[in-house]
Amino acid sequence: MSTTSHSIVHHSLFEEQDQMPTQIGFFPFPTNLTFPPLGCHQSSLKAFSSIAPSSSLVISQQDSVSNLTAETLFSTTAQKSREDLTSSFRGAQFLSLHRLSVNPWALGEVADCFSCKRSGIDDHHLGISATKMKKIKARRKVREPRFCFKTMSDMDVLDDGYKWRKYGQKVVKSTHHPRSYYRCIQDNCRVKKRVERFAEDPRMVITTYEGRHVHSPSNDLEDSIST
DNA sequence: CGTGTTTGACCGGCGC
DNA sequence: GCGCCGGTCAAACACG
Repeated sequence: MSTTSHSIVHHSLFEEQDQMPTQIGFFPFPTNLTFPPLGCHQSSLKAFSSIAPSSSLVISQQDSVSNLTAETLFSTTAQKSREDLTSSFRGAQFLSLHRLSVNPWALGEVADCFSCKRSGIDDHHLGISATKMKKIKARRKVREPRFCFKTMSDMDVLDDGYKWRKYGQKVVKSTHHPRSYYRCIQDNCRVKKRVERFAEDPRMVITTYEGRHVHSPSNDLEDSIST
């Protein structure tokens, strides 16, 4: 079924919640994209696993994270336990992603890929207007690499292994839900993340990461504090 | 009292 | 130039 191929993402990993498969299985993945985001940091991966029991997941198969093609395993709580999901993550070897230096999910290029790839689906369907795309492109020169993903979760902030400090909250016009702004509290680390509820389905949380951590997840920080 | 959050003010980019 | 909007700042506040 062709519609499953774009259930992943436009500028987020998932596009529309009602297009997410609800069964375990392999589904076609956009042929010009890979998952998880190339260059995606561990925080997102841990966040995925932390919310696994209550959300839909996209898991890349280790053998299929190639340049242009990947298959995707979807699973839900009903089919898999948390442990199973965690082991699935291990098997997926997400951390091999750094082998490519370019992160196509950053800087709006994901949207570019989708808008030019998918025949019969226009930008309007994707929720990205031409105006918005112009804005995204205009920001490229100043933005850190960004990517975001959408998860079904009661919690707004997912535990991704890093320590964050909230520095702002804003109700943005596009969602009518407050968007929260967080910064990594580690010195010299400028990674930020935004958290907001999905306008069309408030049960879903959209988490956007910007930048790359210059340190490992919070363990080292906690160690230094606790000792 | 230290740490983290809240929230209104402010700023810069962008479209008209 | 003006107004809108998203993002950030920072003082006030809450909490342990």
